[in-house]
Amino acid sequence: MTNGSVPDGEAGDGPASSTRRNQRVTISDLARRLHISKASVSYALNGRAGVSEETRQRVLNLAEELGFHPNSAAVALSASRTRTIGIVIARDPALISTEAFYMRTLVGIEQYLNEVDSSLLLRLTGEHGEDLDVLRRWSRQGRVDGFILFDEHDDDPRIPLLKEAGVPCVVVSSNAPDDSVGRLISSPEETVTLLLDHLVELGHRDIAHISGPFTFIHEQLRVQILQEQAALRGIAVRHVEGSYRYDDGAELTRQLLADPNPPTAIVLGNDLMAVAALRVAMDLGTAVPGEVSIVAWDDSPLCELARPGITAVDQKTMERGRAAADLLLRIVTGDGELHEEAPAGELRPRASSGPAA
Amino acid sequence: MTNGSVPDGEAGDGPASSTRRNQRVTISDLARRLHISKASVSYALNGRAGVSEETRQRVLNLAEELGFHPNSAAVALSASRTRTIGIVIARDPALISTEAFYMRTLVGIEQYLNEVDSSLLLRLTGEHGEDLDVLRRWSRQGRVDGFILFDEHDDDPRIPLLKEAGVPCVVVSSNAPDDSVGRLISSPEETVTLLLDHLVELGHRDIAHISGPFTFIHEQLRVQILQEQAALRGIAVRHVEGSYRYDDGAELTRQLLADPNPPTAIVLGNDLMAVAALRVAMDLGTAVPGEVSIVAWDDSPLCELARPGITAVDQKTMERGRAAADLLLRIVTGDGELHEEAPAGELRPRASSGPAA
DNA sequence: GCAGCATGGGAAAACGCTATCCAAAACACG
DNA sequence: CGTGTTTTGGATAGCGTTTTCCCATGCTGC
Repeated sequence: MTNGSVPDGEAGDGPASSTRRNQRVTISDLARRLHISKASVSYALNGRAGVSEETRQRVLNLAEELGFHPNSAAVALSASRTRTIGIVIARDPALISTEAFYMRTLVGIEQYLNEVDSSLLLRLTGEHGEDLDVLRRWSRQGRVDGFILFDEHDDDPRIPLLKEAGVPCVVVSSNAPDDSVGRLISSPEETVTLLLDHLVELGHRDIAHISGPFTFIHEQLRVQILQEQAALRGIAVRHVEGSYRYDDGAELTRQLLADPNPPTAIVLGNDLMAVAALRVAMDLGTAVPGEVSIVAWDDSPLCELARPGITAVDQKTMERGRAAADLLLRIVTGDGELHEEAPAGELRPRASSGPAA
Repeated sequence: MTNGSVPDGEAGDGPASSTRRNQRVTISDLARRLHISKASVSYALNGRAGVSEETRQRVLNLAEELGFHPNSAAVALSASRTRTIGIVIARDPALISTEAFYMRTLVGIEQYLNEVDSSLLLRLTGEHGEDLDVLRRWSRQGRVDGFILFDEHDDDPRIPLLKEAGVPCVVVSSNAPDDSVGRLISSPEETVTLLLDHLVELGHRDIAHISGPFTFIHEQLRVQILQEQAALRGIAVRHVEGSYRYDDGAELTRQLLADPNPPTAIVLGNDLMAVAALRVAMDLGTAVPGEVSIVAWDDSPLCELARPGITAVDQKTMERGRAAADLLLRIVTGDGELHEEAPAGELRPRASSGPAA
């Protein structure tokens, strides 16, 4: 585009046009060259009524030829629409890079945003409440049209904050309280059913569950629903709260297996703890899946690459990210429901689970 | 949003002020309430000369009290500075989420951006040249102040594109060609030295190197420098080109080990292929590190969690991300060199490497 | 006591776009 | 051929900042 032949000394063309830092094309340039007004150009470009079809084509052609792209700041300022959504993830950096969950979600979101010519403003913070600052700042600055929120916890302060700021958001959520914010809901029911069906079929009747931290609402729900459904089937589930960390998963597994009456299957809240459990069992000489089966709540490359491979539920992370972005954009533009069901997960049976001892 | 309690009919307050969508505070609000001009407020807020210390304090206090944050679009439009940098990563989504490399880099970048109140516009594309479109679009739209580029390849079209657009960029780079773009340079020399010192000390004299794709400049350099340095020490290095994928790493390792005269150590271009190599060796009954040592070019949780743990070079990914962002921002503000050396890597010896057979 | 000068602060012009309002032109109809 | 209605396109006022260019002050030095 604009090959080397640009005569940069087109003096006497009007004082304003020659000071431009670079050959950035503006709407005024188009208007001037076509001898029409800026307004008409704007109409033509935005597909609005008010210009003849012929004029529209002339504008579109010239815009294409000159490689015109509207200045995003000007559009944002004028239309108060940024075509940008914000994501603020507050987790320990070490964990954030270990879990592929976030990256896969981002990929899904990005795929969608790409299609609708929007983009993603990302912030990875530690966990000391900086995330609230960022949300507040970006809201006040009008930097984004909306947010996608992960890892909801009890009385999550982010939700009232954004409600008050009047900035839309979608919570990637496990339940649907009636609090008038967008929610992409993936209830644990489904995953619990997948896991229990699988384990019951293999004959397990004594299961342990090492969950993630209870501060997360989804972990509370997972525990609760797992207990309920197990009770319905007459199965015992003992629960321990973990931290998602490798060390923690290892230690808790060690304790469980040291029990005189150990469980025949362990459900782990994430992939890292599942790998830890697997290692501990093998180190202790406990056969997997011979003496204890290991299953993970959320699939990942780690589960796939472990040896034996770890049975896990593929939560369709990318699809969910995509759905969340889609929902948010529909909320921003005003049409559409606030709530939506996430796509269903799917069991990936691997070698770490087998018939009960 | 806009909960029911907003009195949307506060008529008679002046025609302009009542149409504001939300209680967003602007510079005019501050000016009005302090009975000074917008210009003075702007001066005060930006720490520029032109207002008395007393006025400045009054402005700052009120801004704090009202929770004022300047509208980012307006600032961008007026000052043509967005306080945003762009990153466009073009890799197969499956790979992108498997490799923690990018996520760790992003974390490092983010830490820095956080401190200087800037932010990150992210785009993850597939690998079909969409990345060029995004770079072009964001440049023309004035959406970012600059870019950080990864995975440079031969005659990389992104560099001339950005040069022509006049948008600064920093290439996370392996060498320093004189092409007047920003570069954070981490030459493979150092890693090669670390790896060779380690292997030579263990007595290895016949090494294989399964690299990543040759399209990447850093892979070309790795191979070249590894060959050179090995030659200096009188060591044989056979090289094969891999794809970074698990399957590929597995297959190539199988071939190497099937050789009547197999290498005593294998260097793998990334963590995934290293894990694959480890698995294949174990499956074939080849002792690791007894019969073959496995080392990886770049450390990751995968290397750490593998059993045996895989010896790798910690490339200080987070620190490098941070340094790249720092460099870019200095280039954007005009002061500072174009080139900078990345922080040095460090060997993480683990159980996968041992004395040569 | 007055010219000369910093200095604090105001008015207004950008920045590039969208959107509202109007005038002119084009067309219909009786 | 005049009136009324619809198209088409032009002016222009924002959007919320920054920045330039002034004009008042109050102060210095003589």
